[in-house]
Amino acid sequence: MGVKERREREREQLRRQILVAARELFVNEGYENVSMRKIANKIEYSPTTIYLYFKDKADLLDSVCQETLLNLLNTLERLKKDISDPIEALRESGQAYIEFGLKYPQDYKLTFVIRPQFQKGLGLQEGSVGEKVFNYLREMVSECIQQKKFRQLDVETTGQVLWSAVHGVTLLLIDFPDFPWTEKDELIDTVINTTIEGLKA
Amino acid sequence: MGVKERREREREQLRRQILVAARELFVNEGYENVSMRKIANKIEYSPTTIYLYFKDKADLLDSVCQETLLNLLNTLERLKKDISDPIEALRESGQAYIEFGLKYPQDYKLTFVIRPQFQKGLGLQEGSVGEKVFNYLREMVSECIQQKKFRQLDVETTGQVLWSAVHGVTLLLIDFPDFPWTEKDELIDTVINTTIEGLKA
DNA sequence: GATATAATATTAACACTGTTAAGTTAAATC
DNA sequence: GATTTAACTTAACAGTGTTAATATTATATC
Repeated sequence: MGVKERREREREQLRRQILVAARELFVNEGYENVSMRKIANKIEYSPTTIYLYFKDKADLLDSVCQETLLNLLNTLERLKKDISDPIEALRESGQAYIEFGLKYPQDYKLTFVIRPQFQKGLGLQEGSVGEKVFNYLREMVSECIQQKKFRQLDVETTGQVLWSAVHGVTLLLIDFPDFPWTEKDELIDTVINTTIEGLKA
Repeated sequence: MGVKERREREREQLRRQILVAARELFVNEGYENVSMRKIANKIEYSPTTIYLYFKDKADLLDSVCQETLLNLLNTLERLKKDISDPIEALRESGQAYIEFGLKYPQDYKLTFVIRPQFQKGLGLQEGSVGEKVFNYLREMVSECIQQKKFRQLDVETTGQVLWSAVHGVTLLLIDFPDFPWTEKDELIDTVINTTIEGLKA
């Protein structure tokens, strides 16, 4: 009676196929410039088939972004954090976060800038991947504060300050590639160091 | 022989009318959801008239953003900066920058996030308003470094670190209004203080 | 094996979109 | 008053997201 299972599997396969095609097009041509028909052409199905798997274009974007968040989470969790030096761990995580954003700039923008415009309902609600990413940050920050490496600020506030810094520099580097930035790696280093130093004082 | 002048004036008037209508619609409904026809309806002209004043929709967006940058510049320059305490001046400018972004969130996003997607050519080239805004920041930072209030870092790098911080927190607050942020003003204060402290150390 | 049933995919259509080319109107110059 | 010039509009093109109705398939039942 493996028929239902096989069907389920095939369904999932096509769903993935759509997602892969959509991501590739979104990333290469920009969300606005990608039509449902283009995606459909790429996977050799009729446009309306997509609607059997995703509610609408925004839902498709949402799913692509969920995957991106999962990739980000995996990238961060792959770092072996050394609890004995939580500040160093935080520094490396910050680096990895920014690197991720610059490695997949379009994915990053889709997730953290474009999607919020379409999906007002955020994507950081309980149990979501987005929340897990932020929890990851929370834990590291918490360790820094507990070990008195940081000023005795609220964990939430401290985390949000760090997020602001890395998010800011990531987006600026993505959005204004022609700006006369300081050498990229130096700028990233300085942003992270400055913020960490500021949180110690 | 004031005919030419009057015509010129009328032309400029309609141009402004278009800009005002476009900004209002962009801000209230989002760039993507505003059609040329909607703008045309608002000013009671045919859609194609707009093309006599602006090259295309992206150009219209560009002009709206130029105005926004001018508003930002004026807001910043209205602050009477006290050179004798450059750090305090910097702090106030940072506050004003973020406040501006939160007061006109859609304008801010249009200028610093949406436009770069359409106008690859930046908007910070020589003599531009965008450059003037950044020069404003440069001057204040330069003063802080010269008076040895800041670590002896490159002026450019220091400025870019500050911009990253304020840009980051502004966008996060705009894009994720449902996130459990620390009380807004406290967060803003902490971001600015942390960055400034980090630049001292 | 024929038939009913469900799942899946497609066609055709609607009301939009940005933009261009051609046509119209009104004003200023001669 | 005729002609040039500027301003504006109409009509059209190729494309958009999305829905409803239709067709096609593959499975389950008899």
